[in-house]
Amino acid sequence: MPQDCMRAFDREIHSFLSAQGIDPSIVRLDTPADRQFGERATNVAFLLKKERDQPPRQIAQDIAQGFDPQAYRLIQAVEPAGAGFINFRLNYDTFTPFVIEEVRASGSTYGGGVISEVERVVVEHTSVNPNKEWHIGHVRNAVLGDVVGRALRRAGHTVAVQNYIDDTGLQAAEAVLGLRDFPEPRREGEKYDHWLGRMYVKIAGEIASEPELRQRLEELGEPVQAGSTEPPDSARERVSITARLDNLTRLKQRILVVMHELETGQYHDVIVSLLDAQLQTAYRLGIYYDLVNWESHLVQSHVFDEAIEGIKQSPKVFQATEGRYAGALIIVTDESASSEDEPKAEVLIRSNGIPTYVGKDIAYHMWKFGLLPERLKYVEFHDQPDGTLLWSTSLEGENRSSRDPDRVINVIAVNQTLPQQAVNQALRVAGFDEAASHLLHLAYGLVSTREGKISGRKGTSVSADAVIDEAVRVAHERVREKRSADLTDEGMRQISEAVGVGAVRYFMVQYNPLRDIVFDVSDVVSYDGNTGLYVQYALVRMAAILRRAGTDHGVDGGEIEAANTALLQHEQEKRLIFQIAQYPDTVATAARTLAVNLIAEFAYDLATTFSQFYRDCGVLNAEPDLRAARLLLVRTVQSVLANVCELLGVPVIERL
RNA sequence: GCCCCCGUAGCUCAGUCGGAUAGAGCAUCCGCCUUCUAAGCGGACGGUCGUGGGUUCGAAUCCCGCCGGGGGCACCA
Repeated sequence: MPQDCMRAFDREIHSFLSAQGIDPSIVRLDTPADRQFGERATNVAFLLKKERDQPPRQIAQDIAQGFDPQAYRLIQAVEPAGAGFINFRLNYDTFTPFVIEEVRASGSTYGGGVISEVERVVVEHTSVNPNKEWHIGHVRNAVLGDVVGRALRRAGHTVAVQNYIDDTGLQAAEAVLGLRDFPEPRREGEKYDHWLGRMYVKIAGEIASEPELRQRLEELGEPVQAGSTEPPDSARERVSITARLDNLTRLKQRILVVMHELETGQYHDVIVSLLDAQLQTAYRLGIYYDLVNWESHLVQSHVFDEAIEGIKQSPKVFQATEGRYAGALIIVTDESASSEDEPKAEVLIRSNGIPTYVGKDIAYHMWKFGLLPERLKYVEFHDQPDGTLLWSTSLEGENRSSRDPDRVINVIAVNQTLPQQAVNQALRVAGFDEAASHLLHLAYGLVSTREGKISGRKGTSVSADAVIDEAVRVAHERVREKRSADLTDEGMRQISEAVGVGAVRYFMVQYNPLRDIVFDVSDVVSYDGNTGLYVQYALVRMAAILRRAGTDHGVDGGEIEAANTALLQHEQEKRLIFQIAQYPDTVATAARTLAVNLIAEFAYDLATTFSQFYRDCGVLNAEPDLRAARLLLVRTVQSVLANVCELLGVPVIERL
């Protein structure tokens, strides 16, 4: 049974305060920013000011006076401070061995097991349209979702990561149409997603030009009648535009046909090839999934039809006969919002019979939560590079006895907030309150470049593959110029890959998810300061110390095991122990709030503290007893920092 | 016009239960490699936390107004 060392400390503090006659329900402990104020502090003296009619400082003093060090194992001192804080100091003589043993015993699971209840969580992320290669915004989505999944797993939840493939949508249809009717030669070594993407961009660009063309046509005005004085240029332009518009109309009709064909599973092989290519990017970044959900399967197995039939039972869902929604199947999401106008509603199925995005999404979420009878089968899609099996929905295959999730987390960009709210609201209205309240939209901000917004449609996006290539290339250059001596070419290649991937992933998780961020490749490949490499570098130093301890100093594992932790009295050593002890709390908070940037922050802080320890506390040149104790500490920190890297998906390296 | 999110150092950003002198990285300048890897470490410079009020012993953090930026407000996805 894993223990949380900090909580053990907190329990002692609570028991001390209770013994001082303080109501436990008002006690809150926090961690002072500066360790000169101890490891924990409480503000109870401020809260008791009125009740006791005494200055907080006096109250704090009285409380602290009641402390008897003999009575507590982990508390060393209780001190009044400032205007009325009470600070608690850790007793490292007992705390240090406690933490080290805890890390040793829990190993790679250290940090978990402190949640109150194990939940089954579905995390859906990536869900990139199958039309072109990933851009940098998709990387943010996938990395965030991946780290959220990892954090929830580490915390102790049961997680299923899903990737939804909208293979019946407009985007996919445009790409498929491009390949079928306007094929372009594939370049030497070009990835399938980049190749298809080029054709998609052309088609999408053509369609996007329609309003512009129409406006231009209007500007040109009507053709002048016989005996014309109109400039021939205008006449020629009008003819040309009219011809283009006619083509556009035909193009759009063909897209509709393709969309229909996609629903029946045609071109599935094209979409699979595209997905495979996109997944290569994911796998390169260490992002893996449990299941790919295909929209076409949901359509073909009549999951959507069944869902619609189901929610039609709700009085809020009906076919509108008049007004702006005449002929469409709508769900009234907010009746109170109705002024003299119509009530607020969402269209589920258009009057032309085609379901809307929101309509499909509602049905999809009913399926996700297991609110519909399972019609889908499951097949093995392929083996992922990490050795796990990726499953796919299917029309034929195995049944899977999957229990319904307690919680569904959708990692979707912030500009999809409204449709996501609509889905939530509609689920509620349709009578699925339980599901609605356990559906969470993890919104993340847009990624722009210093040049401005990125747009997949316009083809002004930054390719994820290009960014990773560049990060790896720069890393490789520097690895080569640094030490080529004891590294093989293959060794350098692997390290560069790990450094490049680590840099990209770290960049994406270090920010508050909700915030819009400005992406600049030069920030990613600078490799100075607060980057993925900084954390990896600390690990390289730890590995070097531990390696040399054996090879150059003949220290064996047994000697390290038997080390006397009482010798770890240096300020930097205590700081390392204290930080390591806070890891379970960081994991729990990240799992609860999904603020995965806290994990990156933790990694950076721990690496920083290690750098300072590295500067101030020689390990290999210390006296043998102290050396053994420090080696034990280094091994413990290494275990935890590697553990954090595992959560972040930043690859651990042992040399540079 | 309405709704949501965001304004913290020259730039990119932390600050997730309101707490003690507001933190990093980059950039600029200075210093540290015969001793565990200098992709590192130390120091300097740099802030009326958009702005005006309010709540509080205490506000970057909570509430209200205003200003600025972004996103969203279709039978598009």
